Amino acid sequence: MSIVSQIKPLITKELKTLYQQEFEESNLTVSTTKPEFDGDYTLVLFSFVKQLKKSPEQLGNEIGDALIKSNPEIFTAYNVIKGFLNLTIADSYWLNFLQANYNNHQFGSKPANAQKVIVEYSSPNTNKPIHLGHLRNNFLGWSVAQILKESGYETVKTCIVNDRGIHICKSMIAWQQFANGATPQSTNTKGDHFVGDYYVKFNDEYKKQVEELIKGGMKKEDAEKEAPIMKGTQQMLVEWENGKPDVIDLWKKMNGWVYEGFDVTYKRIGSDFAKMYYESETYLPGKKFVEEGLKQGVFFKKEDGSVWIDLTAEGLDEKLVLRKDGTSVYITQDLGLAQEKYDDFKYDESIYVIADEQNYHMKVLKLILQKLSKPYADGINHLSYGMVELPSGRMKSREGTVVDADEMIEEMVNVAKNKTEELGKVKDFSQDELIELYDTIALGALKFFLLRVDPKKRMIFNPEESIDFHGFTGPFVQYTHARIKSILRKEQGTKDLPTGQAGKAQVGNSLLQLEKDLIISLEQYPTAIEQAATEHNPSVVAIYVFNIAKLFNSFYTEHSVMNAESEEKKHLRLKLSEMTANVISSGMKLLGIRVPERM
RNA sequence: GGCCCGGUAGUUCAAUGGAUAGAAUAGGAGUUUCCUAAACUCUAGAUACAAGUUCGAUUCUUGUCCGGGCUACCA
Repeated sequence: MSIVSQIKPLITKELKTLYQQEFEESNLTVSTTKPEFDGDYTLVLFSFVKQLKKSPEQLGNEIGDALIKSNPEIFTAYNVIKGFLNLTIADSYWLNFLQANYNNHQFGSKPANAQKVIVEYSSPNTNKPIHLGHLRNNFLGWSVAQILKESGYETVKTCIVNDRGIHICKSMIAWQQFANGATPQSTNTKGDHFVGDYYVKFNDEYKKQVEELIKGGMKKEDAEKEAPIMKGTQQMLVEWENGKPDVIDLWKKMNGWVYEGFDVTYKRIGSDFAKMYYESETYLPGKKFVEEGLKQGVFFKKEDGSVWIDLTAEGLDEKLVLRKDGTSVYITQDLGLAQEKYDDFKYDESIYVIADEQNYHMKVLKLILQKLSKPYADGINHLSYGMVELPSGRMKSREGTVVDADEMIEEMVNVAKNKTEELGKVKDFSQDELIELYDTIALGALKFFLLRVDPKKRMIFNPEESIDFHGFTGPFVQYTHARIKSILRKEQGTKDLPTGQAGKAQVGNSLLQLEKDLIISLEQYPTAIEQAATEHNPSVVAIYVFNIAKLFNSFYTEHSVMNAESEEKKHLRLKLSEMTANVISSGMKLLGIRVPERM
């Protein structure tokens, strides 16, 4: 149990005995004391002032006295400044904590809570190679699932592959017209890039044809409809839906190339899924919902045969759920998929990692399922994240203005390689070890960069400035870990810390400020995970892990571990170092980032 | 037009309604007989604007200005 959650009941208890009044623990504000004041944790007193009709100073003194008197093993001192009661926690408390947890690899993880949560993420489109925006999605989804798992949830990762539709036909028709039978093998191109190139080619050709038609005197809107390549694409979609064998074959062949390419990238970035769903298989079942909704009177049919839901009472619009020709739209498919996922996994909560441009869509999806009284409707949760933009604006696959994931990773690997060689600290590494190290650093930098920001905020990435390896970055944290490991390699095994009053003298008169800061910070790790889990926000972990690395580096510069003032101090610091390394390692793992032993 | 987000140092990001708004980078000045200088220390620099609620507002409310998204019988 965290120190804060131990302190709060003690305070409410004292308040009750002192003033005969009940206070909710949730109304107490207890936070770490600002560095410029004495103390470890601070209670804000203002909220009681009115209710108890006493001055903050008097209140602070009375509460402080009472706390120390009844809990001398926890509180050793206090001071009141303005409306703040600063409490000092006993060194022995911190030492006991360190002794109990320095080697605890489960620190921060919670026992199973019998809740199942399903995380749908990645969800690629089979004619677009993975770009930086998709990476944010992949890293977020993976990390949130991992954080929830650490918090005791059973987690299931899934993926819906957008493998059908008019856009897919675009790359198919471009391949037919321009490829002359070329394949990824014949051109030595990664499959997803190969297909993506034809998607871009389609758009180039389409633009050209439209311009020609306009030059020939046609209106723009008409030209866009009449361009031969577009008409061919629409024809192809009809043929696909009718199951025309050679279209289906081509579709399978090209999707196959894409999946081969995706597999390589997924493996590299560590994305994995318990189950893949394919839209080509889920786009029909949603129609059952339409009948069901009509029967329940949740949906209504217009004269032309199209089916709608009226959400104006909820402040939204009327929304189409089935076209007049009876074919399903995006939301119809999602209704079907939600049901299918529930049938498969019986989840308590279903998280969708989808960009914020779909906020409205997801709101509608949840609302419809609620109106249909689906048991899983309330558990639907949209993890909405902001787009990754370039300084010039949004990335567009169609226009080829994207930061390609594979290229980005390669670039980061090169930076890692150059820097490592320049520093020359691992000259004895084998080729395999070097490759693994470059990969660890490169992906660490990339993942940290994308995860350190609050998901819901959009972020701008400037390709001109490659991702830094200094400061608030993955490599900084990794470096700190390597540094600690280097110390730990020098000393095998540590002695137990002396506890109690007698032992306190042996460790030194008291903990030094940086030692204590580090322990306090380590103690907060489970709280950070908890916050990250409830908020579905990995940046909480990233920020935490960075702060503790930074703190350790200050400590490291200021105090020697191996040449400590005494044997006891040395072992105290070894434990402090070991626990810091463990917490860094497990925190980074929650972000999907490995930490090296040396770098 | 309507609806939904966002606006914090030059830049990229923090801050359960609480103390003098934190970091990182870029800028300036330093640190290596001693555990990894991918580090550390010091320095300078910001809440778009205006009201309101409050003992206290970056945080809550309203308005203005700016940016983005959605508002498809596309997905």
